[in-house]
Amino acid sequence: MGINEDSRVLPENEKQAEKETVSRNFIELEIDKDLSAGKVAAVCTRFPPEPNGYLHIGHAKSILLNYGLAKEYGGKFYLRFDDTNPTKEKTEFVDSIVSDVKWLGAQFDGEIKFASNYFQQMYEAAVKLIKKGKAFVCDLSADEIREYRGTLTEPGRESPYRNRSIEENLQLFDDMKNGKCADGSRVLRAKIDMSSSNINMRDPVIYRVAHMTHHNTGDEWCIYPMYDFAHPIEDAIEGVTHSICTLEFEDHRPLYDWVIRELEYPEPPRQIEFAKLYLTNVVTGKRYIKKLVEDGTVDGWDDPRLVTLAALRRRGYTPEAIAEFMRLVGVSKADSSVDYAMLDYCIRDDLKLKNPRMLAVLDPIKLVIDNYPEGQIEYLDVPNNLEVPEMGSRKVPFSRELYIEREDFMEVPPRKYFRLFPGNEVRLMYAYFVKCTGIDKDENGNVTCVHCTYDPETKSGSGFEGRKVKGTIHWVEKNTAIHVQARLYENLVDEEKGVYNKEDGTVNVNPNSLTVLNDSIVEPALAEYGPGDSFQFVRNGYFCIDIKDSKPEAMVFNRIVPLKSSFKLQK
RNA sequence: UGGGCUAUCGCCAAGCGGUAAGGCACAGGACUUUGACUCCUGUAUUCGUUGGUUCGAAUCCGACUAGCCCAGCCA
Repeated sequence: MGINEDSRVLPENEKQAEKETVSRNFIELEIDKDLSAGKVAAVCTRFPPEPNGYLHIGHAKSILLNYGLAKEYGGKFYLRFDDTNPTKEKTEFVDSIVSDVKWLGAQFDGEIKFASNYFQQMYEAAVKLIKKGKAFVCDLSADEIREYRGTLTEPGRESPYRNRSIEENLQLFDDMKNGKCADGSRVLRAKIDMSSSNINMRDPVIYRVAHMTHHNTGDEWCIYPMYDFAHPIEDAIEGVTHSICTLEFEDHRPLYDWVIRELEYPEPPRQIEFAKLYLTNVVTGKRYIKKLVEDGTVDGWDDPRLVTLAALRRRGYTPEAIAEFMRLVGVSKADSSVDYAMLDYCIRDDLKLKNPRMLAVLDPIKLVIDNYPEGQIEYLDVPNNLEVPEMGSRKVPFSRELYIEREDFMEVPPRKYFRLFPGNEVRLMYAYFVKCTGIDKDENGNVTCVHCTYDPETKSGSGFEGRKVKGTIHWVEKNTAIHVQARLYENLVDEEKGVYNKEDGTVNVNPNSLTVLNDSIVEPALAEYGPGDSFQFVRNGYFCIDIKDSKPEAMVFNRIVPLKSSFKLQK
């Protein structure tokens, strides 16, 4: 290979290599093996939620993992509802799950699948097992089954019904199916090994009776398959090659394989387990979130402090940021808890070049430029994003009376304070240098107004080089300002105490998790934006217009994430 | 205490017998009309512990320790 050729190709490769800092995970390694060994021809994955609640960030890992694998290998990815237990499932949840999956950008192939659409095939599979002598109807009660099952250290005992004839089993299973058996009176069990050290193999229940209306099949069935029996069948029917699930199912894999083997599926799917995503200081437990919603601690399942996908969306997180986060976190089998700071990094990184950078003052104090002509207003040309010139610019009004951030002024500044204080000069971003000349106070001694003078020569863009200034602060013109509400968020959970209160099992809620600012103001250009739009508020962080509560005449902004800051007040 | 799984920097995570990638966080510095961004620089003589095999081990073998999961007619 010629050197010239090499040098022509390299830059491109290097760019690729630089971007590809994340190495292949163990699942990809396994798939590579299956592919090269000829065990599978084309990869097929699936995301199989039970529609019994809302999706959260942990599910996003699974969705993006499965979708990403299918995409990477040019295979298929399905969305399948694992709805085999009508007592817990609702259409409401399938709707919310579908919209969350779509929002995440995980494009599933074909129609949405339902395990319940395969009930007939599952029933026939059960009959097949009975005919093979590998399943039997058991009349033991739930309590008795538990007793017979043994414990972690002692083997179980065989059910007295274990040796019923195939004919009797067929008849009884038929009775179960035809509604002749009461709920809980009988179950169908796989006949495996009561002395197995793996409790899942001790003649597991594979069908139970439940007279209940199913969200999809209505009253068509009164027997429902158990997860361990249904799941491998679902995978096999759909041609799933790699059935990826979380670590707690490792012990179920022998049973998964048993079902596949006994049912003699020609192209056996393979279950691979990975470690769930845990995030620091975050509540993911369904029942805990439910309680927070019910007792009003949060504003619903989409409260921006939660990490349900609905909440993250409302908070202003983007699917791209979440995908990048998952890419950085990686996939392994080690239990771990990812620092929330990594998610913060991802959303900042994603929004940095996408969002316009606007002027907004969260906690305003008046600034009067005493030597600026009264009644004059000038429109300054302000770039929408200094780093992205293509984003153009806008006109921002400027006049004698402005608002600045209360914390950008101090009457008695500490060391290394670069902002406004008596006698100090700072730059008003995109406008002029301004020097503090005095202050007004109310009867309580609180500063109500800061006075300053400006130097016309220092106008931004004029090329003024006469002198430098240490600080640059942002501002909003007083008379054209839009008054809005800003909501600032911190961790829902008290970091010091940990997520859960060990005494009573409640969540340790951070009392400062939500700060509502009702006197915030933003520049007039924001009037043209609507719910869901997001921005960087210069020096304050990334914000989005709340999709639920914001109205054109009363805008509400959520702070997605603050900007990083190395500024510390020194004594 | 039966079975399954896991242990590499504060947090994730590569590594697959040839002498510890990368990201986040953190700390310095440069730049700066965001105390942001960007850009440099620094950060594990060591891979849970302990024996052994080997010229050579995070990687192989043995013992031990710690953590997670399993006894739903939930998924």
